[in-house]
Amino acid sequence: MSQTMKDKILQAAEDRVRGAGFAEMSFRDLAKDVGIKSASVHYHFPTKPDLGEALVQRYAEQFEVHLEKIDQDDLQKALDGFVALYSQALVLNESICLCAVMGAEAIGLPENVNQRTKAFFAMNKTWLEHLFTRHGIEDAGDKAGLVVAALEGGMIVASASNDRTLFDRVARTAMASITI
Amino acid sequence: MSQTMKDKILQAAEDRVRGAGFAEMSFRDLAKDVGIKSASVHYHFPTKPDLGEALVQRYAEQFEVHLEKIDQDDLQKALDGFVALYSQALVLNESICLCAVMGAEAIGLPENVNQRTKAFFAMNKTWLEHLFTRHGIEDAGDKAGLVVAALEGGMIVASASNDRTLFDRVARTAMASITI
DNA sequence: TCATATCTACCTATCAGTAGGTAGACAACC
DNA sequence: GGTTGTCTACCTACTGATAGGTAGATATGA
Repeated sequence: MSQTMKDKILQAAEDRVRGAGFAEMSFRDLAKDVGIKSASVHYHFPTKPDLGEALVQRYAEQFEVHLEKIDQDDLQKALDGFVALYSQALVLNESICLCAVMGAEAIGLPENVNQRTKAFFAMNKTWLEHLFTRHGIEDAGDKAGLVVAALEGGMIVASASNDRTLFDRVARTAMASITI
Repeated sequence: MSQTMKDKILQAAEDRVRGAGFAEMSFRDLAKDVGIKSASVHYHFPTKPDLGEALVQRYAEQFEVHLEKIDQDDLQKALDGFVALYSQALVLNESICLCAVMGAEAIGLPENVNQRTKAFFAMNKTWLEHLFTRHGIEDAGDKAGLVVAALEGGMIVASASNDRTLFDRVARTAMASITI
């Protein structure tokens, strides 16, 4: 299962954006990462917005696969799996959720990129909402929105503070406020 | 009360960072904004990290003043005031909280800037924690952390989705999970 | 089957524009 | 006369993007 050059570029781009932001990522950096010239990166992704859109789309698709895997009837196990997905996205001094970065930069980003980011958040919220509804939890939609916001925000606070326990506490407290 | 040039630069920088990110803000942009040359901006802030640090410090100081103003014994009124502070920081297609941006970009930012961002989050959490403790709310620290994360995250989700009601719902749901 | 044509995936070279930063001149003010 | 604040003029490094070209795979048609 060999990776195509397009995939290699997207992977390099994801690493860089999740580490330093979309504005900080350049075609030349990506070219060096994958071993081609920057002009060749433009062959695969004509413009930076094109690359950004493909990037978020791929990230969301991969995330969706994971969501399907952890989808199960046991509420506690499903929630644990959900938190674990976010927890894995947070590596101190290395990366946070791609869409936390894209969301924070949203105002200065191309509209096509923002649409994909918006869709990512909506997908996460919907997944949780369905889970909550199945278990008869009231205000499922609002509570789903709270959990997504808390986890994304918790990731940012933890990353800036260089303290992973801050994320863990936020996640635990958010879950407690739902399942009680 | 005329503004000093230093303050004018910081204000322009804040507007730009909150709109498009720290990486996207340039000395030339700021120079145009305040009507001087970029070399003169370097006179006030020798390097970009210097500017970034002063920026977050000023933002935190101003926020602290606001926190002192809304500090009162009525729990609901204090919480409403807190949420209002965050709500005011969110202007669709224009700005979000400075520290949400700085936090999201943290991995690629200078350490002195991150220290200030970390202090901002800590200050917010501490303010809430004291409020909760005064009202005998259990797990005051964890709940304070949840609220800060939820509001910062809610701002990001709402900004990327270009939908202010997403923030309002997150804020309301977070508050409900505390005061019940 | 061989020649022609097209496509893929790169390359080199270059562009105009912008980045952060510096040196040194100059004027205003205490 | 020194300090403060701003200027002009410049530097090197890098940005996204484009032009034009090429080797090799693949498809088309006589």
